Amino acid sequence: MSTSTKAPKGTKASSITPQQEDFPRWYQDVVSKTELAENGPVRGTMVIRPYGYAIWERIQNELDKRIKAAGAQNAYFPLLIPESYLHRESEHVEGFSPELAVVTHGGGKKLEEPAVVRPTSETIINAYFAKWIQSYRDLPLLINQWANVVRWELRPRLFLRTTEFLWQEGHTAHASAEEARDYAIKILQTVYEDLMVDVMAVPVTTGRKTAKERFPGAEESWTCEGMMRDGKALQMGTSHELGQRFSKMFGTTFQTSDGIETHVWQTSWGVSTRLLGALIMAHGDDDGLCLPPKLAPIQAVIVLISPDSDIETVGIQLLRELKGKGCRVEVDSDTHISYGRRVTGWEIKGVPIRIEIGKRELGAGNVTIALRDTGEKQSIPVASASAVAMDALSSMQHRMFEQARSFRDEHTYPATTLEDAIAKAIEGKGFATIPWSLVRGKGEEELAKEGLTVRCLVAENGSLPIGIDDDDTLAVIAKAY
RNA sequence: CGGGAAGUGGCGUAGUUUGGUAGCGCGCAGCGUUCGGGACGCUGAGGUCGCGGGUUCAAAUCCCGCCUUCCCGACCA
Repeated sequence: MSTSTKAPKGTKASSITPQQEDFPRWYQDVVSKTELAENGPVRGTMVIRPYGYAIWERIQNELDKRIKAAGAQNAYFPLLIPESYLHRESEHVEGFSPELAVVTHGGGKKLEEPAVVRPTSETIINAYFAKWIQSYRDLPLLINQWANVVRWELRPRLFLRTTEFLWQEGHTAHASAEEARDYAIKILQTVYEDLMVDVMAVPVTTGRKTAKERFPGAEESWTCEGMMRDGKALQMGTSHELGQRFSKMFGTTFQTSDGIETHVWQTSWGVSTRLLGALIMAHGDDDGLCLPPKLAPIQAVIVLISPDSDIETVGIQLLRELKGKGCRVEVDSDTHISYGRRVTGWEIKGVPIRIEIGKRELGAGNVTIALRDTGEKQSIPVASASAVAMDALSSMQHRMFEQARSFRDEHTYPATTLEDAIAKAIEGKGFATIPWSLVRGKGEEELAKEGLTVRCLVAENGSLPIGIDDDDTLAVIAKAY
């Protein structure tokens, strides 16, 4: 019997700073003590450790399924982009210039044209879309790539803002503006929002970015914003309508069925390893990480309390049963480490369910099942343990979402004036909502003075605001990561 | 990039003011006793004191430069 993942050693839960005391410190403590990631040697870079990467792989799988269901295909474009490509779209280059890493030398010689390490791939992908697209019959062209990108960050934070990060970036070309918009929104809702709600158990506020907060080079940006447990907003995913800006600069054209040469309408969309930060901050507590069952690399751990052949036998039996039911489960047979240390280790790591097998209880045919999110423990018969555990996983997934949703709702405050919104967002530590008409114009500058931003615009009924300045449009205001 | 704090075995730290052979706790390795919430005993391994220069008979300690990390700010999809 062996375990590929062990409870972290050399850690003490008591050394996790409580959230109330210092939330940023709590975050760092959790990231390091759960062995998710650590800093790389170059400022802002990140080493993603196996446990963190396992979660990312699960996110990737879930996303990839949804992206393909939305019709896009995976491809791969180069890391290095000719510097001149970036300059073709003025807002795009303005937006990204400050954070570019530029390669000036190669093979020991100075390069004739410097190459930038991609901060995003709109430009290089358009260079190829322009070659591939001839006719309306080639459209829509729906491409996704899984890649790393580099944006030189002044103030890096593991997962939340790192100089190099992993993501997927989708790039599409369409025959009309309407089709492009529909597709950008389809991705936002059926891929991103669905992943966040259904898999990550994080409620998100889905809406439109203001002009100030838009992606450089986009005509519209759409976003999913989550609320972290300190009340701050985290932009978890964005989807952009690029209009014809890039296609005009790169000559990406097609002939309509009428034989008219037209520039394509485009979208781009992405989510990144930042989602791990969201997961940590939306669900974590003072005992460490708390993973939703659908994403947990280990959904259940069977803890053998002491070295004993009866205990081992039952452990193996439960392992087989749970595996047979599709559970990602492991046995912790490290009985040379004390019980308390192991249990605390699994709690820090956020493993949803712990099944403990001990001599005393086993005498009565029982084992203990413990739930990470509520801390609840229950003694149950061995015979029903695997069924109870499977039920518990599914109810925990829902409970975690509901818990996060009530937290968000309790920290969301309708406001009637800009001053009111500023006061409520700051004092209540959360989101303030206010009619957009009261912010529009100079309001965003006023908010910036207080460290607040308009996270997104939503329609009063919670749907997406399609019209630019509809009367029923609400601004969601908060501090953000 | 501005303002503040800090870099000493894997982690946390003492020593720096007053230069003189680098210490402690945790962790790690081995053996044994334990085993239902971070247990204990014995033995042991592990450090160019962030990097580079300078002063000195002698530098973790004093001087100069640089790098990195953390907090606040600015910046940021």
